[in-house]
Amino acid sequence: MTVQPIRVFLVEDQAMVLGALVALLEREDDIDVVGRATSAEEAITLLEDTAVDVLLTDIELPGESGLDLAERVHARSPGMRIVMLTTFGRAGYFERAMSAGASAYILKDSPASELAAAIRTVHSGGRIIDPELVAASWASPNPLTDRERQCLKLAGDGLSNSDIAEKVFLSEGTVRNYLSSALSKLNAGNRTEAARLAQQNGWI
Amino acid sequence: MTVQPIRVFLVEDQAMVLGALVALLEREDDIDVVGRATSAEEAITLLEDTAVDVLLTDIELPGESGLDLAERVHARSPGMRIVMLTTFGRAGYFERAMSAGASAYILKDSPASELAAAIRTVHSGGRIIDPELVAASWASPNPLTDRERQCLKLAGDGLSNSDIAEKVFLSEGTVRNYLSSALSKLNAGNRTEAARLAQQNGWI
DNA sequence: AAAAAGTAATGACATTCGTCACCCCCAACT
DNA sequence: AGTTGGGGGTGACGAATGTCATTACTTTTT
Repeated sequence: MTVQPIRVFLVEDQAMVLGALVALLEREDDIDVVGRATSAEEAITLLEDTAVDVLLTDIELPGESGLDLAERVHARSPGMRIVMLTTFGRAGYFERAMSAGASAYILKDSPASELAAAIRTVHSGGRIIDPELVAASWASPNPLTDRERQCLKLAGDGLSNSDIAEKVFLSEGTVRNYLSSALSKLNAGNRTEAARLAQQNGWI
Repeated sequence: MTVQPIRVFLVEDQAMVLGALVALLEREDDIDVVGRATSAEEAITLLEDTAVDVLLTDIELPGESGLDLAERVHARSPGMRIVMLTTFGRAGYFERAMSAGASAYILKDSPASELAAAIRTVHSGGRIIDPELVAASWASPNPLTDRERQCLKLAGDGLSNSDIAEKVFLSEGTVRNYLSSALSKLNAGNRTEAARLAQQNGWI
């Protein structure tokens, strides 16, 4: 008996990487790349008249992110399986991906062979959960409050306290306080280091 | 008559992208992927006992960068052609890549088909020069001196002046001076903004 | 009803950062 | 022989940043 190939749609903003991933998946007999896009917006348009089993999308996209795309696709076509592909093992991303209806979350650091394996797994109803990421998301939940996050993000972009104060409608002293508490929570010696740490963990 | 296939060595830190690029190149009859590495250090070791025509390397690598790798390889094996592959069209990178002995400079945003084409071009002695990048590199050459670059990079990582001074064996006052002159060259109000600007232009 | 936690602010203080003037040395031009 | 420019440095000064104590109000939790 012949098996219907799995219909896969690929979203990845870097054209060369996209082409390479297609080449990778086309080596598999049971996988059929039925479409591709380089942005979330393009993907949404194309997905309207394409029958797809598995959507494979990068998280870091220009404009709307892969997480946004996953949310919309999941709402519209709950049956479609979603595999998130990303550069960073950030606990924050992982949490959002899971609540956006993704069935798998794969790092670009993983071996290439895992990609086809993940597609087969989610197509047959399974999930891929990286135990390390779950552990990380357990072990280090975002310790920052909304305001601390907001201020730290702007500080990381090079804004001064007074710039930040103006932008978020707070007094300069208050901004100083939030940053100070963020620094102590992150165990950083200055705003730049704190912003780097928070970014590495997907907290801002 | 049969043609010897072009022997290509691939360096790319993200295992999945590396695997995908291999799949892409293996579809070409006249190209043979004879080795791969995920870091400059690993590449240098493996290249010692591998006969290679073309080295294809990513720029953004953990530890030593692809630019450093290109410099060392070009010094040791001037006959080996080098193709740089990178995410950003940063003029600064392009300049450094060219002076490091690269024959081609390809963006990951380019179509996948350009990769094999570039490999064939450089193997037959040609060069690939993106006119836009040349123009950009003309318009905005790196205004920073070596020391300014060095200090600014560390400042961007969150190190304090005294930390930087210790690391580069300078006095704290000198570090302050270099950073100050870097800030004025980049027209930045503080170190964080300066580091961001420099990074966006590929200057650090 | 009380405790805990987030938001918002002020004032005081020490430290770090950024700027500037000015110094020396040395190599490369012209 | 003299200017220019990068490398390396010092001291001084004001501005920005980071710390801390303290106050006040609100929401959530127990």
